[in-house]
Amino acid sequence: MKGAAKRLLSIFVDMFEVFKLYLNSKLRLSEKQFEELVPFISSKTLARGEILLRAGEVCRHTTFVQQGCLRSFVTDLKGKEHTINFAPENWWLADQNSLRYKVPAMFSIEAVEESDVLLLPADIIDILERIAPGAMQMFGVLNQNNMIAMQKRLINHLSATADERYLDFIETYPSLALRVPQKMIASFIGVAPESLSRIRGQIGVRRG
Amino acid sequence: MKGAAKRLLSIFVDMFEVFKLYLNSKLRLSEKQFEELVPFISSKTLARGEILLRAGEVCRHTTFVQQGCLRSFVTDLKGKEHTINFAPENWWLADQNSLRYKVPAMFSIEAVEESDVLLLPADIIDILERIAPGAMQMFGVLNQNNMIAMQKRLINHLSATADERYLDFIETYPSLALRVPQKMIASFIGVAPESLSRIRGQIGVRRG
DNA sequence: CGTGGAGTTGAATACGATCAACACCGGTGG
DNA sequence: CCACCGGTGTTGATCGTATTCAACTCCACG
Repeated sequence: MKGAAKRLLSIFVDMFEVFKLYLNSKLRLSEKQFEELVPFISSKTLARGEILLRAGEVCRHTTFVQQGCLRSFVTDLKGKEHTINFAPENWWLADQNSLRYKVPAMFSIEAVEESDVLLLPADIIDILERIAPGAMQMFGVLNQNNMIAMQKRLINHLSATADERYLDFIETYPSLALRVPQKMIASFIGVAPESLSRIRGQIGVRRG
Repeated sequence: MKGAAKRLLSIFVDMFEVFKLYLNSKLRLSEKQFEELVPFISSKTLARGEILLRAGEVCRHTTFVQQGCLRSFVTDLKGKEHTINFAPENWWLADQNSLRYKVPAMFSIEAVEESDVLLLPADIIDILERIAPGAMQMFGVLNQNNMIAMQKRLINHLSATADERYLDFIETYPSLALRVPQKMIASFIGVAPESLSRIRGQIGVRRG
C-alpha cells in the first residue's frame, strides 16, 4: 500500500477507535485483520432524538454504539411508547428479526443523546468469522448474555412491583439512570411517567 | 464392531429417535455421525410434576424434550411461581446462565406431563460442532429465535392487557393451551389464576 | 368413599393509570 | 436581556383493572 493511502486509511481507523478497542478485548484482532474489516464499516453521527430505524422499515444494519446512547422502542396502538432496550457505549443494537429475515422491523431505534455509531452489514458475523475465527462464538456469548438479561427482566416483570422494578433498574444500570430522561426509564420498566415520579418521591431520590 | 454390540447400540439409537429426526432436519447428520454423539447422551423419563432442576442447584445438562412437556419457573419471595417457559416436544431447556457459568440456577425445571427427555452435557455445542460442522450456527439460530420470541413476549407484557396477553398466548401456542393446567398459563402470562378464569369466562372459552 | 388440587365465583381491596393543573428548565427569537 | 415556548417532571383526584381472600364445586386419584 502507498503512503498516502495508508495515511488516509489510518484516519478512518481512528474513527473506529472505540470499536477497535472493543473488538480487541473480545477477539485479539491484529491491526491487519482490523483493516480487512474497515471496508464493511460505515460511521454516522446522530443528533439527540434522531431516528435510525423506523418500525415497519426493514433493518439493514447492525449498529455498534461508539459514543452516546440509543434506545429501541415500540409504539403501541394507543400511541404509547415502550422502551425495549438502551444501548450505551460498546453496545450492539438492531432489530435482529428484521435484519435476519428481511421483514418489517417491529421496533424503532432513536438516539437518546447525540451519538456516534457504526453501521455494519447484516452478515457481519460471517465476515468477521472469516477474518478472525472465534467471532461467531463471541456473538453467541453476546446473544446468550442478552437473553439472560432479558429473562431476568421478564422474571422481574412477572414478580416485582413497580418500585421494586425501578430499584432494580438503577441498581443494574446506575449510569443509565442518570443519563436518560425519566419518562424513558418509565417506559422501560413499564409504568406511567407520573407513577415513576411518585415512586421516586416515596423512595426519596434526590434530583440530578 | 461385533454384531451383538451393534444390536445393543441400535436399541439405544432407537431410544433417541425423536432427537435423531430433529437433528437430521437441522443438520443432515449421517448415521455414523449420530453414533458418535450417542455416548454423550443420557435419557430419562420424568413423572408428571417431577423436578428435573431445582433453583439454587447448578444446572449440569441441557435438556432436549423428546415427548411430553417441561416448564421452567421461578418461585418469588411470596412463594408464588412464575413460569418462564414451556418446552414441549423438540424443545431445548436449560438454565443457560447456570450451565455456562456454573452458578446456582435462578429457576427450576419440572415436568408438566410425563415426559421423555435427553440430557446432554454443557459443552454439547462444541461436541456437536466437532462431529458435524454447522452445529454452532444451528444453536445460534435457535438462540436468536428464542430471543426474538422473548422480546415479543416482553413487548406484549409492556403494552397489552391481561386478556390480550391470554388471547395472544392461545394464538401463539394453541396446542399448549389445551395441554397445560390453566394456573400455569396464568403464571406464564402474568396474571392470578382467578383472573385468568374470569377472562376465560368473559371471552366465552368452552372447556375441554 | 374421601381427600386434595384445580377451577370458578363473589366481595373487598390495592395498585397503578388516567386526566388535569402547574412548576421548572433550556432554548429561541424578539 | 427578557419573554415566550415546548417539553419534562411533579402533584392531586379519580377511575379501572387485576389481586387478594374466601367459599364452593368438580374431578382425579388414592
